[in-house]
Amino acid sequence: MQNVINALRVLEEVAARQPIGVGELARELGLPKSTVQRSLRTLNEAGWIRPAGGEVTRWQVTSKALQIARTTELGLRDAAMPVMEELRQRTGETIHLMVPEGDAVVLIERLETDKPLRIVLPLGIRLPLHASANGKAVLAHLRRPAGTLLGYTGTTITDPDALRAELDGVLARGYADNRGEWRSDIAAVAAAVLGPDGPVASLSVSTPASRMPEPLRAEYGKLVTQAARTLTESLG
Amino acid sequence: MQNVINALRVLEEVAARQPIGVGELARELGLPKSTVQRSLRTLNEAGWIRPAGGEVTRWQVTSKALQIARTTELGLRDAAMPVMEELRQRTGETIHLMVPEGDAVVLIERLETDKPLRIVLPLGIRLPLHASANGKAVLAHLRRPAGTLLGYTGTTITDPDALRAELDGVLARGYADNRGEWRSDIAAVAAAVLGPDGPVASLSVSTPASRMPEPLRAEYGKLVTQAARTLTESLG
DNA sequence: GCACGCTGTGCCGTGTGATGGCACGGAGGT
DNA sequence: ACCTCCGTGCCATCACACGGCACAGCGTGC
Repeated sequence: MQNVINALRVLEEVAARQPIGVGELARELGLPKSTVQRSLRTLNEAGWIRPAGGEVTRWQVTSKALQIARTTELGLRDAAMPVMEELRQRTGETIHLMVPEGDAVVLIERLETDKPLRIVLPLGIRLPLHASANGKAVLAHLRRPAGTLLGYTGTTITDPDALRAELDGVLARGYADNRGEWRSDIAAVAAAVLGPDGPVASLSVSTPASRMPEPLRAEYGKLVTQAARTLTESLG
Repeated sequence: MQNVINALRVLEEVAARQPIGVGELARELGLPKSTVQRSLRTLNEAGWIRPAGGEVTRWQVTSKALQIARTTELGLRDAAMPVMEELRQRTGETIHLMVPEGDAVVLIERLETDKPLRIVLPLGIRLPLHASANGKAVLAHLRRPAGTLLGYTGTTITDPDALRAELDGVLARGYADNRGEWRSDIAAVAAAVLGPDGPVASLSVSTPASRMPEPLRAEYGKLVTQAARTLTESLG
């Protein structure tokens, strides 16, 4: 079903560069204009895109995607929000809610710190399992080998045995660390939220590396562990 | 491109009833199993759905939809969140962020009150323009006639002239009211966020009808108007 | 144990409809 | 007046989506 693949590619491209027209899309995707236009027509008919502003030749995506996304992770999100708010209040730092997906964790929701120097990640971003606090929190409970261990910074754990030891430490401690392993100036602690069949999500406290000395890290670790446990219980 | 329409219908149905298998989908959509399965295969290939849990015969949607939704309204959402938080802190009530889309407003984000009796609407829900505070706030600035004025409760404005007068009042006051016009026990005030070409969003304070007597309504109205103005300015 | 309902999967002849090259009209720009 | 970009529409060709059907696996119950 090549045309479905094409239409979905068109949809993604529209989302990424809206508002955008037929010609530019065709050039960007390497598809004939006719094909792109037929896709646009169909997507419009299906209610996924609409003409942007007054112009009928530029397109943008509708809230259809939001309605799809809503029904997915949103029960989790609703349960997590109060817990995340309390956690931010106690730490004063940015809180992330992520879920495992394939060989990565995906950012579902975040609450930012008030402080001027802060971590800002876009919703939907994918972080590596072995080089993020949330990823390691999840990985520790997945009990399966990670894929290839890409190095991002000098502290990224790229040795499988070292990673295994690290994950054992995560299980013993209850929370996972990130010491500049994905971006050298970002520190975090994270704890997994467990469902019946393994980890379903993960909560984290993320700060600039300069704001997480060891004593604070231990305290944040305790708080995030407790928050994850609260969320786990509230999910039944 | 009927197959694209079919595939998108399959995607929506998967999102709505996940985890779900081929047979049930086919029955629900009134499509042959073969067609549904081909769609599932294609959607999986495109990364929009994945097998649920360990089973390879049940499907669920991935975070692809979230990534699409993210790039759409999310600049707005990011700018709005701090304003919404302050507004909730000042009112102690539920705050909604909605955007106009077609003949409705769509709920993009919300912050709930702490109080046990509260309004809870799902993200993505569509409310009528003429029978919701957010809708009327937007409609007042759109300066175009609304569609058919469906009645929802005894107080819903169904007369075009009455609606026009109401909207003039909204422009004069700066904020729109809802006095049980969509659901009889819900009250709200809302103010539009303006872009270069008209309203791009709307903020509201929503409470049970019993918690918004006239003096409080006026106060909330002032606060929501101010918040909307702040957001308008921060969007440049 | 056999029959039956259900699941998901695979095959294949038919003919629909997607493809993509091309031409046209319009809007700016030079 | 030219040239270039835009979006749109047309149409012959043939790939491939369609959907009926058959089959394998599984659990249930006479």
